[in-house]
Amino acid sequence: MARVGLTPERLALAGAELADEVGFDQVTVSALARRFDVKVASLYSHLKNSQDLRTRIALLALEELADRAADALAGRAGKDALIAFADVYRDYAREHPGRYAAAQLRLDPETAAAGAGVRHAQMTRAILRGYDLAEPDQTHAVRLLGSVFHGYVSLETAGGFSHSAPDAQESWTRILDALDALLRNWPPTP
Amino acid sequence: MARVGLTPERLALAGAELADEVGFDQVTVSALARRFDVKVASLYSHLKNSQDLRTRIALLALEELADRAADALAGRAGKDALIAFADVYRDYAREHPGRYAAAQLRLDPETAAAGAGVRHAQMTRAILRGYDLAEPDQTHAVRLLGSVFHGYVSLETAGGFSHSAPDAQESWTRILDALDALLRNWPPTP
DNA sequence: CAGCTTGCCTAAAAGTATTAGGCAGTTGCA
DNA sequence: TGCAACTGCCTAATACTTTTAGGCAAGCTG
Repeated sequence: MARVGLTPERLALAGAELADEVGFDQVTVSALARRFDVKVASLYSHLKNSQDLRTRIALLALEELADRAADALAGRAGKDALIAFADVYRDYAREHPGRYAAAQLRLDPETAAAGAGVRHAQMTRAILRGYDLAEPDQTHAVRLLGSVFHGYVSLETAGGFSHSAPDAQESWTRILDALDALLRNWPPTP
Repeated sequence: MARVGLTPERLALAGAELADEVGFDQVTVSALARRFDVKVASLYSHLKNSQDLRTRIALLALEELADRAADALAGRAGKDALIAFADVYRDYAREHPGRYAAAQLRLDPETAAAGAGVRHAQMTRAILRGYDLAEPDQTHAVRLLGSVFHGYVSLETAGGFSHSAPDAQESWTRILDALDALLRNWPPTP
C-alpha cells in the first residue's frame, strides 16, 4: 500500500482546487478521495469530518486573499490603495470562484478569529488612513467598504450584471470613484 | 392512505419554513418528507429533484421580498424611500435567514428572468427617481445600492458586526445617510 | 533489526437522492 | 349513480456520501 502522503494542508489545497473546478458546494470528502486515488475512509485520519474540510478550505482562501491584499496595499495610499484593495477581491473571486465561495462560509466566531478575518478588517481600516475619518465614522466606513466589495463581487459572480450595459468593469470603476468621493466628503451626523 | 394534499407550492412554503428553522443548506427532500409525515419518494411527484426544491424556495423568497419592497416604496420618495427599501432587505434577512440565504441561490438566467429578479432591479431604479442621475450613472448607482444592501446584510447575518462597537444598527443608519449624500452629490466622470 | 507509530485499508451502518412500478382514493363522464 | 381513468402516495431497489471500527504493513526510532 503506497503511502500517498496526505496531510490536512494538502487536502485543503486540493479541496480548494476542486472547488474552483466544480463549485464549492460540490466539494465532498468522496470526490477528494477520488482525486488522490485513495479510499474515502483514509481521509478521516486527517479530517475530523466533512465540515472540517470545508472550514480548512475557507481558511485557506481567507489567508490567500489576505496575502494578496497585503501585497496590493504595500506602498499605496488614498484612492490608489482603495482601488488596488478592491481589485484584489474582485480578481480573486473571478480567478477562484470556488475559493471565494468558500471564504463566505459561516465560521464559528473562534475559528474566524483564529483565521485571517482580523487581517482583512485591519487592512480595510488601513485604507482609511488616507482619508480624514474619526471614530465612529471610521468603523461605519470600514463596514461600508466591506459591504460594497463583498456585495458587488457576489452579485457579479452570480451573473447579476451580465447581459446588460454598461459592463461590469465600468460600473466597478465608477463605484470606486464614488466611494473615494464619499470618503473624502463623509457627511456629518445629522 | 390518507392523501396529504401536497403541491409544489406547499412544498416550497414548507421548505422555506424549514430553511428558516435549520438553515437553507440543511433543507433536504428527506427532511421535507418527514415534516409532512410522508415517504420521500412521494415528493418526486411534485418536485423534479432536490435542486428543483431549492429553486422553488429561492423564487418564493425573491417574490416575498419584492412584495415587501413594493409595499415599502409606495408613497415614499428620496431618502425616505431609500431607507424604507433598505430596511426591507435587512429586516427580511433577520426575520427569515433561511429564506434570505435561498434568495442568494445561483439561478440559471432564464429561471431568474422568469422570477422576481426583474422587479427588484426596477424598484431599485425607482428609488433613484428621487435623485438627479442620468445614465449611465444611474445604472452604476443601482448596482452600488444592490451591492451595499446585499453585502451589508450578508456580513451582518454572518455575524461580522457582532461583538464590536458601534452596533450594527448605528452603522446601518449612518451608511444610509452616506449613500443618500452620495446620490445627491454623485461625482462626475473624471 | 526489533518494535512502535500511523497511514491507508476493508467492512459496515446510516442518511440522502432518485427511479420504477403498484394500489387505492378521487374525479369526471355517461 | 356507477365505472373508468387518473394521480397521489406507497414499496422496493440502486447508488452515492458520511462516518466509525478495527486491521495490516511501511517506515521511523532506538
